[in-house]
Amino acid sequence: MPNKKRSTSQDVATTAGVSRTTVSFVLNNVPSVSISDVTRQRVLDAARKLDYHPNVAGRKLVSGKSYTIGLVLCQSPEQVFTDAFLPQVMLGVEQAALQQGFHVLLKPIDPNDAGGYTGLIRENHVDGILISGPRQDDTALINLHEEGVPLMLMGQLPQTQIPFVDVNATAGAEAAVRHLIDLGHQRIGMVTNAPLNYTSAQQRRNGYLQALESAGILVDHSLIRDGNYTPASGFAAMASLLEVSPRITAVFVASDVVAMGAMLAIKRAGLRIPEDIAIVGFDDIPLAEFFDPPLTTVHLPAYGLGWAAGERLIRLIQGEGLHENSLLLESKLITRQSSVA
Amino acid sequence: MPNKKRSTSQDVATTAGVSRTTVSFVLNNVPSVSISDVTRQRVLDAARKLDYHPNVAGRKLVSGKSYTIGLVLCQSPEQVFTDAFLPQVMLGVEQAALQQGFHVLLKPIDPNDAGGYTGLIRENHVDGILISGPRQDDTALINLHEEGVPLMLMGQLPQTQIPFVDVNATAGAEAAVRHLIDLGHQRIGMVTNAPLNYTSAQQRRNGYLQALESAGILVDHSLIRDGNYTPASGFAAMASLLEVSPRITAVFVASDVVAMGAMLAIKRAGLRIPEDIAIVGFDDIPLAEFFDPPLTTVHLPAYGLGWAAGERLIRLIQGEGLHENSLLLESKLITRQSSVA
DNA sequence: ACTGGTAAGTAACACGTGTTAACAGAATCT
DNA sequence: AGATTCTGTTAACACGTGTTACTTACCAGT
Repeated sequence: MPNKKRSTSQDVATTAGVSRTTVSFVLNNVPSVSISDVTRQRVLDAARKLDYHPNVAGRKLVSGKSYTIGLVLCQSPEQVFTDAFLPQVMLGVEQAALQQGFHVLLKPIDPNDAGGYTGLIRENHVDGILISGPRQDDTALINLHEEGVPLMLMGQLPQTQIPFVDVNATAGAEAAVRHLIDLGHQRIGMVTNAPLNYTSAQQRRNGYLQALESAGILVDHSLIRDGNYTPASGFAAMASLLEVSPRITAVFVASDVVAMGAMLAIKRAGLRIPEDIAIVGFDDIPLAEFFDPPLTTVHLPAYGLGWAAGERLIRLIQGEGLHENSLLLESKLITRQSSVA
Repeated sequence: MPNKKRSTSQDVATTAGVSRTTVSFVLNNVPSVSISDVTRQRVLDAARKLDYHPNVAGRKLVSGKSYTIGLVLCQSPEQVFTDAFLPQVMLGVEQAALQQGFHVLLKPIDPNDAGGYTGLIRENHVDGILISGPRQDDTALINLHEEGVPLMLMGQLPQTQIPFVDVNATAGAEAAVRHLIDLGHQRIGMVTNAPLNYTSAQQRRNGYLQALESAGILVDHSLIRDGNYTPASGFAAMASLLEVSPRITAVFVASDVVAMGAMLAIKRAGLRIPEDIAIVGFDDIPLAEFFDPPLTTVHLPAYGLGWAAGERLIRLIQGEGLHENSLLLESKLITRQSSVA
């Protein structure tokens, strides 16, 4: 072990024969002071020779910045388990952070102990917080926002002014259902992706409702079932839907994972896809293309969502301000064989 | 905004009418000093009243500990996208960390710029590093280990002494193939989950080979194809396998996601599962139960893997030492209809 | 009454960094 | 020549915390 102890800026200073202040100026490229080229080079050489890395704790203490953002996942563990969407989002966040020299602290919290993340900001662990799947009744969140803490949501909280990035899921769902209507379907069922206290579930259901209304089709609430992120819930919901008479000819399932279970239920009932029941999903998980038959679904820019959220949060932290408070990303219908033969 | 500035331990001290030292003693429950109950209570009241949270930067600076572990993901982005396994692992890590009062810093790195994580430890950002999917040629890793940095691998690096937690994938794969042999199959193909420079791919293939040898079946290397995490690779590999004559009657696919593509290829060829081709997967992703037909596969304790790795790394950081350097978790064969009708 | 010991509390230092204000010396201007 | 600016560098402070060494005050033992 050559250097058991990590070297400090003082070590660099003595090695280079200058003061610690000069070291700091050189290494941080402070523009307001001028350093002669010869000393600058001596400092850089010494730093490289000692393998100097500034201690983040000291830097954080004096600057008040931690160059870290907290990624808070409000989803329930059961949802995290089945959400094929999440890794892509996280990767996007990470890449955006990396580009600005930020780190990402991961913090999954139990949805019913909301506010479990306030410690992160109070202890100065992070400079800002990115919330995935915010809950409506999360008062701690509103408090933080009023205190001026940099916040960014993935998903919306309509009654607040907290900046957010979201996918235009309503439009996506509407396009999905319109697609079914254009194919001639009139009795179209729906399975939600989650209970309706999640805004994402509300948005997708609203798209379904709007598409029907625009087409002048009367909404029949007995054709709507609730899913809960799992394929098992999709299986149960679909089995129940198939008992309604007269039978539906198409179904919109607001999650590919849930749709997987629904498809199995349809097959178990001895029905063909899409001839007897057409089905459209939502999310476009990587597996959707390999369902049997391949699933028509709505593609969400998962990576882009995470990237935009991370980038905007950091801009907020840097005090640069956002041109617009919110950002809606477009989704896109991907037509495959589960809706058209 | 009531208290724009965060309160410090000095604020608590003056409010309680004691010295800052006393505040520190009370709040940290230092056992070696004695504090009268009345002062102790006054400090606690003041802290609560001021909503005091100790600044982690100051604490980290003096103690040298950051109470944070780095979770480094070496997988390629393409793998992260399709890996349904990852969220469960991360959740396990997080829960283990939480229980010990640790935080988790997420750090996906590009596999070919290995060592991109050394900064985390040099800058004192984290106390230890947890590596998911270590690469064989990662010299930076070995350097860190020799420096005495607390490390824990998820997966193994056989030629080193770095402590690790892994799933006994070889045994799992062997059980999967033995299951097929027990059903009477003799010509059994295999599709790997990844290229063979990943140790996880090697382990699973070795299990396949061992099962065949134990049963006295001659290994035919023309029945082995490489996958690369994606269902598309499974589709292609399976299509190619089906052209071999005489046709195989069963296949072991070392990843459920890859198996999904393989199943589609089998169906497209007009063959039935399991009557014409029996198939066994690996991983037991949540969707596997809802494949058509439901997939026989090897269940991996993903959550447990993350939990054990996190718990053991933290124990290492605390200097408690491990009873054994490594830990192998058992996998378990789950029989469903893709192998037996 | 003196010694020794314990309980209760504090002053002072250390951790490693960023930054302000000041200081010599050289160059430029009036 | 004296006054002023600019260049290069540094001493000193601040950030918020944990911890060691030190002071009191009090009580028991001879």
